[in-house]
Amino acid sequence: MTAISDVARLAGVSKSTASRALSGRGYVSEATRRRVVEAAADIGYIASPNAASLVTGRTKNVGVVIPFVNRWFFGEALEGMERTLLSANYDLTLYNLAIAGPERDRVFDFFLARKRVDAVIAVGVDLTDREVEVIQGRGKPIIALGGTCPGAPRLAVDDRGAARLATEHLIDLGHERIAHLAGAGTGSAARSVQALRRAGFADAMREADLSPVGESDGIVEAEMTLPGGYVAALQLLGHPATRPTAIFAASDEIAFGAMRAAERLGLSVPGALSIVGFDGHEHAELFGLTTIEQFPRAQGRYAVDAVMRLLGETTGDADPLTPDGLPDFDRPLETRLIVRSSTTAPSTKSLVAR
Amino acid sequence: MTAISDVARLAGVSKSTASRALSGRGYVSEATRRRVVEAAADIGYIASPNAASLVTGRTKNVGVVIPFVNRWFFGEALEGMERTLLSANYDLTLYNLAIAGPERDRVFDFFLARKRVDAVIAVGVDLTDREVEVIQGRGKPIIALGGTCPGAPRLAVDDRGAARLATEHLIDLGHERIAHLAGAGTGSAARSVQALRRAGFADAMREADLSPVGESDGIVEAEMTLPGGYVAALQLLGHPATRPTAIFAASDEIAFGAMRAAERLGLSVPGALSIVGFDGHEHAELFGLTTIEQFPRAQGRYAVDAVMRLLGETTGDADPLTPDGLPDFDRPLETRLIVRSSTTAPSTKSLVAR
DNA sequence: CTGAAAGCGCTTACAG
DNA sequence: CTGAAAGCGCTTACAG
Repeated sequence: MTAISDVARLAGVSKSTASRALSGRGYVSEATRRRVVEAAADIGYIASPNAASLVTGRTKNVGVVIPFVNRWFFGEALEGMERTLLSANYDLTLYNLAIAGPERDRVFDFFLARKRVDAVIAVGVDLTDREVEVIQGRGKPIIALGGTCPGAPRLAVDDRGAARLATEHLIDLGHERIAHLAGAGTGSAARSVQALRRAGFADAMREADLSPVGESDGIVEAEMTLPGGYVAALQLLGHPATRPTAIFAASDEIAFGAMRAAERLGLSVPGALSIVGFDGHEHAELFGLTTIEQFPRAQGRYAVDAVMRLLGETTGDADPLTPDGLPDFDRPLETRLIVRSSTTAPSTKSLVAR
Repeated sequence: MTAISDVARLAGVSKSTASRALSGRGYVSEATRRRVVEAAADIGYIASPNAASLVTGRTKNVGVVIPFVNRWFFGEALEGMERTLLSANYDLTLYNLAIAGPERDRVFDFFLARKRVDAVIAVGVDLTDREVEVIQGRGKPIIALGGTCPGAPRLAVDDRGAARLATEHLIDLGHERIAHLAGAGTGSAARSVQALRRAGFADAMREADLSPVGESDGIVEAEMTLPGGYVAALQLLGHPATRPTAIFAASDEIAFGAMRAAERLGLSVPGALSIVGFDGHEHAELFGLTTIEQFPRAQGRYAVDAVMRLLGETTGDADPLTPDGLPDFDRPLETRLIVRSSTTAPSTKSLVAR
């Protein structure tokens, strides 16, 4: 392993000068700089990040805490973060977090507590006060992308408002028998993504003087996956008598499952059942799913930009900044309603049926 | 930040002793050990991995190189690796690799070349000789999970044999008009996953004296995604005259796209068209897809076990080991054919049509 | 603009 | 069984 002393010797300078030349910090004459850089290239020198970290206290590594990798939103966000970090010469260390339990504690108390990451980004996880504290207490910034993060900056779409909009779309089409396939665990954290979307649904219904319709009082919780949506929709649509004419699903994956359930039950979409999802999944277009589009890949990029700023790195500029150069954490991330063929006005038949 | 010297002082011992007590290496009396451990707990001491790495040369960090995160196989494998690494007290640093280009080179020449990881696992990527050399030249083990990895250990299913089996299943049902939706890029690396599956398809067809049937000579390349499969299947199934009665798709995601295309074209599955996939995707059961099941999550676990052994770590024991304690890299990973409702004998009508 | 020296926080021979 | 010392490979004041 070649060390910086080898470079220095070859270039005929001291280690200090070699270090300055290579890092670009401190004064070095252009001539020596060039000589050092050349020497380094000659022997294939690459600085040891450990040694540098030890003295600078910076690791150029960001920890990402994420509950799933294999769900669309999370995978996209992760890829967005990874690419952005890489181009900023940062590493991404992945912590695939279980919902709770000793494994989760170990991530915070051991892995993240060590001096191995400069900051952490938590994606779609509801952090406890303690978890936030243990990171911040060690002087590291933590930011949340979706999920909740008491006392720390949070980047998120307006889940409640967007869910309300999705529901209003259904109401606007003339539906009055509307159900919600909620994300499982809406009760756990009040500001969790699932809970906010459910609240947005409730907002719209209340405003329109409507009550949810369907089995289980028109609200069934589903695991946020296609099979989860399938199972829940089967339950929701079981009884013909209580069947809704429209569903707002808390995620596109749930919505796809609901579409599959409708097919299984012989209910045409949108003829007999309108479905609106949430996410803008890459399959949504192909399946004609009306949805609230969000942009997790861009969100990942944006979260990294924010963290870079918190770390005092001057990267390329992200979009919306407050005067202090930080992103505006209060401004919700972009979403938009995309209407496709899975939603339409309720059929006369179903209107009569009611 | 508390350092080991604080622990030592509090416990009334030297740094050396504190280090030995905490790491478990070297002799320490039980009494002092306990005192040190307690002192460490008292002040919340956590060792700096950087400092330790610097002297031991070990980082307890594994680099994972992976082209996608958001495709089922890759996501599963990644989660499997992450969990296993975590329980061995290792970190996982993620390199989401582009297919080629300067970004890719930078991962190998800079990120992976530094002393930041002890080993690398490449998932589903076709590595060049140079890429393998740059890692191994720095004394780090590299292993491939799927993909190709010249001169390095490789863990993989028998893609060719399994693809052959899938095709034989179709032939066995009586199909004679069979097409293949191949993974894009079958030409690039001869031992790539897509190329091997395509070769297995060809093996079975040749043996049965059959030629592929369908547009583009019965073999259409598809991006390994649902939309990719959809587009390719539309092309393949376009002309009624040349339409196959069965398709072997190089992945389940392609197969799902083909099912969707069949639906669009009014072809019932399996009535008018049998489809067999490859992967054992978590949605396969719900959609009744016949497939070659593989177990990427277990594969990820297994790859980590192998790396741990190469690094001389003694972990819990993985399955099949050669006498030297290393996994048997020549033995293919497990697969099995799962027959579901997407495949059946060709209908009389289609037999007649021919 | 450059170099000598100290030090980041550990671990590891080496004496004792 | 324990401690003093050296050193891993860098960077950073500090002199010059």
